[in-house]
Amino acid sequence: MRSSSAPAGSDTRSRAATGRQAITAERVIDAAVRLTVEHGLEGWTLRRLAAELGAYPAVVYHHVGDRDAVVCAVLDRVVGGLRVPDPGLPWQEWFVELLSELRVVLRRHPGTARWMVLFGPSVQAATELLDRGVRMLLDAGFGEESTLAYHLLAATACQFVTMEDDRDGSLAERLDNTEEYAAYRDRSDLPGMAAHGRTMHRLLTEPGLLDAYFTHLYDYAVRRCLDGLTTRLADIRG
Amino acid sequence: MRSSSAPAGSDTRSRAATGRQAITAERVIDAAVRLTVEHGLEGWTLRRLAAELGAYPAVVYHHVGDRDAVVCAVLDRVVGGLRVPDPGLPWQEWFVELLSELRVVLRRHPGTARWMVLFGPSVQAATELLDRGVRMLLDAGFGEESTLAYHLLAATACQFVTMEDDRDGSLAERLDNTEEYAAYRDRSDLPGMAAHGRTMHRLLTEPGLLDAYFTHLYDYAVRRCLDGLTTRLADIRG
DNA sequence: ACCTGAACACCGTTCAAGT
DNA sequence: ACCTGAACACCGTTCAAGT
Repeated sequence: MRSSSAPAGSDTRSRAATGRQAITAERVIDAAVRLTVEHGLEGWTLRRLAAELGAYPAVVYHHVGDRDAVVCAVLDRVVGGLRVPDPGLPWQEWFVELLSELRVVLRRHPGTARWMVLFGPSVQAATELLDRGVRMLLDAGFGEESTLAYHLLAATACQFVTMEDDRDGSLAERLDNTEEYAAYRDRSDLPGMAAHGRTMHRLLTEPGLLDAYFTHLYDYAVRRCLDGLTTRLADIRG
Repeated sequence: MRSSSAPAGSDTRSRAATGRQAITAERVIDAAVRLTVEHGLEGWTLRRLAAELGAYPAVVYHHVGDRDAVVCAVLDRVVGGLRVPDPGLPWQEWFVELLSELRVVLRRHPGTARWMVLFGPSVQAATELLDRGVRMLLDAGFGEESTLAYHLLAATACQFVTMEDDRDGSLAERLDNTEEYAAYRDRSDLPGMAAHGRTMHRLLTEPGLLDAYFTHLYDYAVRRCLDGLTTRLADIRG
């Protein structure tokens, strides 16, 4: 019987001699993206990724590097899948379009949004997007503040997607406070908490409503952000 | 020589017989808060927490529960340290005051902001805060939208603090792209990227400027959010 | 150069046994 | 009830050895 640490289909002969595909960096990243789509970025381990390739963990190190290096490569793939909206659009519409597509792409790869907040600007594939976005704001009249405004919009979008990812993940499953919210609904001594209780109770009991709520919250956040920047632009222009 | 798995100062006799303090849930949480202030929520393990108490990991389970239970107890302590701003303030000022104090408290306990985004409303100590906040918005005229608006403000604040925590943590240290940004500064074919490169290069080379930038970004995010909600309020009323 | 196979130093969690 | 001490099933990472 084989040792349990041996990868599935392993063989003492070389990969070529046994008809197994040679492992390349690209194939490692392919598998990592596949696992991310299926289980999220925190839902697979380096050992699992290696097993997916029918190889040992050290093989991943040899071709790509440590776990962070694999994650960065996945980010690059994800961002690479984004299209740049039509530069002819007004700046607000341009961002609405970009950020609603960003949400779809990031949500399809759970866990990537969290990394994007910090590493987004360093991802090679994001260069064109960043350039176009900052340029939209420069042209709109934000001047020196353009990079700050861009950072605000991009960070807000990624952060709200991260919240959704976390909610689906293991973080949230341990907590069902439907009963708790129900108890607050009639507390006339805590009118704010009562309103919150009514809203949350409905969201948690009517099926499918919670997903719709998070979509709504995302759009609401993006819109308020753009409205706030519009107010700011009027102040800058004097 | 003692087994390396035995906690420091361990003794086969009972804790009382050896003059060691009995372990209580409160003392476990005290230690967890202390470790969080010092190393962040992700900077300590259950084994380390147990060692801090001179006990075995199973002791933490016995008095508090698993790691998530300890974390929730820490959150409760952190939120409990917040004061509610003067209800006589205009709603915008009320939130500016609340959220700037929130940032200070969360930043003093790195890693807690990430949990607050999802679990904040369930933390017992946050009930009064939530009630007062939603009530401010109800009184301002947000009506049915008050809980949504509150959620937007609280989530935005916690998320930007999370970004700062992540930047200080191990996530960001592996990436110094000062040189990369420098290279983009003169790319007249990528004017947006050039502007971004100039801003980032300055932030990364002039000492202390980066901290100031994140403080500025946080205030900018809170202000834009409030401005956006003010615009929205005019729409609701109009 | 590429891969094997095992080791190292960790985790969170569980549990029978002692007092 | 409270604590001990060890075990279980994992991690990411490293490395000498093979081909």
